[in-house]
Amino acid sequence: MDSLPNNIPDCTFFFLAKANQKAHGLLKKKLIPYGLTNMQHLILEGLWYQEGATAAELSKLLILDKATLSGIIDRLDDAGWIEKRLDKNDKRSFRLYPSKKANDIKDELIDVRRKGNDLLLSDFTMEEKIIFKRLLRSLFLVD
Amino acid sequence: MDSLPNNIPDCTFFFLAKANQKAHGLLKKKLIPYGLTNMQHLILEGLWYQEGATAAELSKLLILDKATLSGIIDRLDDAGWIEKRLDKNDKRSFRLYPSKKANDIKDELIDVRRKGNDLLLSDFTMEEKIIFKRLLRSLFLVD
DNA sequence: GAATATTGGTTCGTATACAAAGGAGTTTGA
DNA sequence: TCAAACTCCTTTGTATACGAACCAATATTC
Repeated sequence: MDSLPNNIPDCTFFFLAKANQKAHGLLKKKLIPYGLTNMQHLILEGLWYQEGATAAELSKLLILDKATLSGIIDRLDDAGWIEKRLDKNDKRSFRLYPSKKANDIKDELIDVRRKGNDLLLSDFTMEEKIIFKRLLRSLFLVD
Repeated sequence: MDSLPNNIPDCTFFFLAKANQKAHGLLKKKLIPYGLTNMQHLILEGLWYQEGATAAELSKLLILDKATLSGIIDRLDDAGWIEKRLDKNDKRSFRLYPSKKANDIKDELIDVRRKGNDLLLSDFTMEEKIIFKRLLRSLFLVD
């Protein structure tokens, strides 16, 4: 019947991890042609939504550890996807902006994610999609 | 209203990642007293379900990259949670067994995960729990 | 039965994750 | 206003992830 252990099949930890693993892999493939990782793409979208955000602001917005963010921002900067500009009011931080290179394919990059989302849930009915997203949201938004 | 970007709120990739992030963090805390990581715990449960499995078998069972598994198994072995025994029929591989140290608290370790699961979905109705798990399953089981 | 293909595991390189600690700048409060 | 508290970011250490290259061993095929 099931290739999974009797006690594992009802493990939401496992289900979530594997569903996420699959989703991550799907988007990852779509982003390879652009030389972007999933996280780098997420940061870019975050910056398009909130240009000039600091690392601390992005950390809160995208629920990311600032230590993790530090490295991702470095690589985005090295690859020329973003620009770091020192904050004049606060010498500790800097403001982040998508570069021209990023803005030139902004619509395309956002579309890749949108289409990826559609593909991921393509086997779900419209109702299932809505319920699924609602439950996922309520799961991590609480607290 | 919403602190998340207009295009992000409907992003299943993001929702899945964050829900998983939260679930992972929840179980992680529960496992700290045992000195086990989530993945190490998963491997142990996999071995209790299928004692004597090889790394390759575990890789398929738990949908894990063998390269990732290699390191986790090493650390489980180093910490005395499992035993590696050479396979007599196939000199390339070895069979894995939970150690006495692991078996002594087997029930407790499984219970930690079970209770963690319950806690994770405690705000869901019985129906939502069932639907949620069904949708998660169908998401990663296809292919 | 030897050449070829496949499989089991490890290692390497790169990219998250995140706790913890450190350095520099900013804010607070007595 | 000055020290304590706090915040921003980086660095360090450990643990996933996973593609890719590799070696050893097994299976396949002609």
